[in-house]
Amino acid sequence: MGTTGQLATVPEPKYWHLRTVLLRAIETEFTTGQILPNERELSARFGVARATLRQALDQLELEGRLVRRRGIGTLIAAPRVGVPVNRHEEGWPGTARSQAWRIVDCTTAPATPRLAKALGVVEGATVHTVRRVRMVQGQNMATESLHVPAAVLPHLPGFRAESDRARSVLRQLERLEVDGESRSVELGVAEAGEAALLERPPGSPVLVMTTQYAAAGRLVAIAVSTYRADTCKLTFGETGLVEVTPVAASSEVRSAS
Amino acid sequence: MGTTGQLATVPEPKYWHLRTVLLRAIETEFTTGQILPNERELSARFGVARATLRQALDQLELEGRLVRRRGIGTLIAAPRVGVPVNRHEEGWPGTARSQAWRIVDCTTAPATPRLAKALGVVEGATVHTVRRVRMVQGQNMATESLHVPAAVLPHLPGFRAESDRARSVLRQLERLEVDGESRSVELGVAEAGEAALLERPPGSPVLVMTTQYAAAGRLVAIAVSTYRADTCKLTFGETGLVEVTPVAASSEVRSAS
DNA sequence: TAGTGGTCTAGACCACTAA
DNA sequence: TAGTGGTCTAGACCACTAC
Repeated sequence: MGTTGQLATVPEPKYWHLRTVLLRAIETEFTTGQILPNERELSARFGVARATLRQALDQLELEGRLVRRRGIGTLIAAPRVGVPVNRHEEGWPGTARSQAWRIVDCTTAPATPRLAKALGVVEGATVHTVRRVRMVQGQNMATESLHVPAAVLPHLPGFRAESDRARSVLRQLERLEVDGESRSVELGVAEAGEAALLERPPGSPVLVMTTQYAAAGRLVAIAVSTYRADTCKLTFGETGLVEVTPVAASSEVRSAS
Repeated sequence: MGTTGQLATVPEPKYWHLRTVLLRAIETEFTTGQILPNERELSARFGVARATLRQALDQLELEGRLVRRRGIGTLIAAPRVGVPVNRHEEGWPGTARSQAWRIVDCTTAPATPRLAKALGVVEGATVHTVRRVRMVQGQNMATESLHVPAAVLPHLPGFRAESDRARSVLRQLERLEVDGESRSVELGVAEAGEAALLERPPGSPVLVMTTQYAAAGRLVAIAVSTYRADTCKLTFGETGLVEVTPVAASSEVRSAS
């Protein structure tokens, strides 16, 4: 029983074959920023319905190879941007606060049951939530909701302008000497609010990173970040050791064997 | 200028509204493993074309909330499995080799240009490639291609059975005392070979993790792992500090604010 | 105004599963 | 065999962009 069956007798779907053909064309005949022929022409050229062609384009867009702009056309996408993910890049430790993050708003409200459970506090406990947007190369790449139980920041100054309170929360958090973080990454889709901040339509694929921050062995904050999956590649440079040579796009390496 | 415009005058697409309605239903009226009404009935019930309903189901499947099985029906998916990602879990260091990985095959061939560049070796240099599959909870969750330049393993025994050579490559690599790794994660789709190993159709979304392993400040191996995005949540437990309380599914926390 | 991608329809047939 | 999701078609209209 061969594992795969390379010469499968089952014909592959048209849209998958189309994707392969288009991918080869993208890699050999086009360069970043170029515009593909429009969908109606492409579907005619390949002798398929427009919906079938779009299925192939959907795949390539999910892979970050194409960008489609309404009213404009379908463009060859630039390679994904490697976005460093660590406390330094997130403007956390005593270091100078990163310029990459822009504060959107800051709310203080009782924790919903789910949030309370995630933070390990009682239901209804007051929680500060700071929303930020991360810009990379002039583009909104990620949004983040940072949740901090009020009990963790006992010395937070009183009422201020929202942006001041947000900055205060971040500053106080740094003083706790966060000494550990635990992250998880999964696939999600952008909800309305996130989609607007990321300048993408609702339903766009995102990489959802959940980070637990600990200080003195105690969970002090949770950040939920959503990164644009079309243009982002999350990089976890734990120690910054390996800098020998940049790694090619993973899909290229994958097909290289 | 309100950031979002909650009461947008622009009507949201039917499929997006449908997704929201179905998501609420999934969370309140159904439990894991239950079967939804079939697509033809659902589309009739909501008064839309089947294609439109399927667009909504596509979204929910991408979010890992639904699993669709041909000939069976559409099922409520189990919550995503948190898959630990670190050298211990990958069976790397001197510790007992993980039982989670099963060796598929092992090839020794000259490096393609892309692979050579990624590994920092000259084009055509001999490279060992070990393919493995990671099982979690009785399911194939990931495939991995581990590339090691032959020059890194000078004392590799001669010809053997393929599986023996694979094990030998892994063992020799461990002896190098790998002291650093650098990872990146991005969204991809399963190609034919990966799809077969993951028991998913081609084009299924995957999380592609590229890991550079360093020993003595030198890049000694690159691993390209593809994890099923529908059922996996990658967890990076750097130090295993935070164990206060499990974090709820990120989408739940996200909507909790 | 012309051209683009985005949405939606109403059907058809196929591949797979289970009884 | 009946029922399911997967694929594909040929069209329609809409929202957006640029000229």
